[in-house]
Amino acid sequence: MTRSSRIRRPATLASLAAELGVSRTTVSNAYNRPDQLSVQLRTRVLETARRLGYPGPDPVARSLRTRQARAVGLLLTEELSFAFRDPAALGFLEGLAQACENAGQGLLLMPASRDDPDVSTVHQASVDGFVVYSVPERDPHLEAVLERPLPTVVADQPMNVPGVDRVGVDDRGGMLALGRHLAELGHRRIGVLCMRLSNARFDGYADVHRQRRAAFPVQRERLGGLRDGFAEVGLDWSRVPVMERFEHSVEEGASAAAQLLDDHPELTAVVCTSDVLALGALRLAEQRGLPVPERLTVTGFDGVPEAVRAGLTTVRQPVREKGRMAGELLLNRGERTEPRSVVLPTQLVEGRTAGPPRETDRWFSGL
Amino acid sequence: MTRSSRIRRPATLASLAAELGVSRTTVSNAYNRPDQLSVQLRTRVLETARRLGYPGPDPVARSLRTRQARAVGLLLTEELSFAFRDPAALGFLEGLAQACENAGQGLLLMPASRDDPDVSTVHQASVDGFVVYSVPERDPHLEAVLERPLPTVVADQPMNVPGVDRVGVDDRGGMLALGRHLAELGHRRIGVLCMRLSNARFDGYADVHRQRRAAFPVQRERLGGLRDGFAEVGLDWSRVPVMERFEHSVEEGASAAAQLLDDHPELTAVVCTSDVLALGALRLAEQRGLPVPERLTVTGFDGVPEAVRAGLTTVRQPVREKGRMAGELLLNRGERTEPRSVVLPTQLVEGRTAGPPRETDRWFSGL
DNA sequence: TTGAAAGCGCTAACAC
DNA sequence: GTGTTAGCGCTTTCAA
Repeated sequence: MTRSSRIRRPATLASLAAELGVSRTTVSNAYNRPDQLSVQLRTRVLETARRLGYPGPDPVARSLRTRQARAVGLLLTEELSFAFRDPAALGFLEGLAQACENAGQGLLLMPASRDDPDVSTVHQASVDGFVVYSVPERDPHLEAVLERPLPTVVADQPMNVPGVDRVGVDDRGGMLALGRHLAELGHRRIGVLCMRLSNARFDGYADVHRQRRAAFPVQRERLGGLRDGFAEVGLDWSRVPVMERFEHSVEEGASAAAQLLDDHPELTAVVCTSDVLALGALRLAEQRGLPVPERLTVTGFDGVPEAVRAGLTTVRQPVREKGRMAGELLLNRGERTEPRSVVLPTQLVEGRTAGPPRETDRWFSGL
Repeated sequence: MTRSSRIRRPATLASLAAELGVSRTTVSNAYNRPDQLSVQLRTRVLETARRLGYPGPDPVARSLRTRQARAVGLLLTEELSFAFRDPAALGFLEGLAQACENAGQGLLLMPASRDDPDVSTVHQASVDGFVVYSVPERDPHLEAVLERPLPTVVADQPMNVPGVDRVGVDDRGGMLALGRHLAELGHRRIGVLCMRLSNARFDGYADVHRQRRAAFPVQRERLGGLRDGFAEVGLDWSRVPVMERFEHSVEEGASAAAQLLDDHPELTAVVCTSDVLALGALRLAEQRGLPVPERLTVTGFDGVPEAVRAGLTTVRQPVREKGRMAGELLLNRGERTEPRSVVLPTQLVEGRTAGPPRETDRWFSGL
């Protein structure tokens, strides 16, 4: 026989107390405050509990009474399983899980698929607070979270949710440093691969207007940093082709790079706003026999393990720390009343995929 | 000001009903059974709710009443973050998350570190059922799970928990096929790298006695399958060196392989019970300049993406399906009363890391 | 040390 | 279409 499903409890604290001829308080204390009763009474309670098959205080009832669920809810806007496939999200999750573990809290992953307007999972979540990871502005699930009277911290996006803690990284500064680095190497004809800028599916070139209106501030910041880095050598950003991809995968990175290079064979560098896209670009370069970095420079963002292993030149962001910080912000808030915003540093990682453009390309580009 | 933490609710269903001059039922219905009241009354309720800052029915109270938490608890015996680093565990998690998502259930990751005897997180979890992933026999956290009157499914290990569903894979059959394959290729002098066999930390050779007593049936089965495969060509298993490693990482795989080959330079093949260990063995072979498979055959188990990419000869197990199946077993149990046991097939994947032993080695081994 | 009383906030019969 | 009643199982003052 399977263990019963959806049973009412075989015994309750009350029935146990009745059986023992003591009050409910006493039984409760046997579990929650061992020092409040004699050792022998306590063991008697516990033994009778075992005999009657009483599984201990019901966690839901206890939560209702204590107003604590001992769990934090995590909201992701993608399919749940995305979190386990995207390496940057994974690092975040790892850090967050660690923080929860340290605090003895569970971590509740809430299903909340992007196009499903049903926010009931947010309403149903029995948690003490929420962490919201990288969702677009005006996301209905986020709004549902904000309606609940629980502490919340946002990671990455959106920025500036009033009254809510945030942890992010210096996206702009990282890209600025990378831009300068590439400019210094001599690149002037660059193309960009970026992640989705809107909720509506779109794959193609994103003009400056679209960039400015992006619903994902992180992408906006990264593009902005890059623009500023190159502005210092007088590059006209409006002429830089920025190829956007809705799905975030190596395959899409490769296809985006293919289209970009087909349309702009003169490019000497492909700058990607994520490592995953960059790995795709690398794959494409290999397929086409374009030596990297001799013929083509490729860069990423994130510093995920796969990319570092591949020697990618990229900007490292401390994803695990970001996750841990999100957890700590939520869990150790004390009586703090002002919202906090933490911005973690990023760091340029010089790998083997960026180098000066070839002489011929330099001439071509008029240097 | 931060959004309030640990507040009592600003308004409750009862206070809202009072304000509106209707009964609590009506307000409840406005949220849960829209068809039970007139449209205008419903909108009036919802509007007043907004005005009063009523965030909708409290999920904990609702759970207590309905006896449903709409979440499943996941028990892992390692640190939580381990799950995010081990590729096989990750695949399982992905599948499980998908199943939960489809059913509109949350997935609660419960902290339960191996050496921490504190099972209170299990007692505290507000869930409708548990999935237990690959824990050793007689694990205290598992026992705590079994005490709770909730449906439970075990993935992989332990086997034969009475009255509990299980999903696993054909570990033995997979290894049997691999053993035969290697025997056929001509290998007779093999060494083995396996994962931990006991809860107590141990790194070194595991003799047959230790193998038989292993607390991890999955390892036992894999070793047993290999033994049977080679028994068909008359290999004496008791002479096969089996190197055990407590930690499961590429580094440990490399160090284990190093020790194994130092002690047994005559080996023509290193069979690993996981891909992660095998990747370590490959790394070591490369470091030592041993050509694979010409000089050394290396095999794994799992079929994780990294390994497949590396061309590893291995046994693929459908990890995502296993996860999905675990979720479905738990969620779609209907009125079923007999426990179910599902064993998913495994499949030999012939990569580029297994080949016949060199001629000289064959002579040496007396073929 | 122990017990009595008072809810925590909600849902689901069932009656009107 | 709406209200009354009766808990779900527990914790926690407070008093004995």
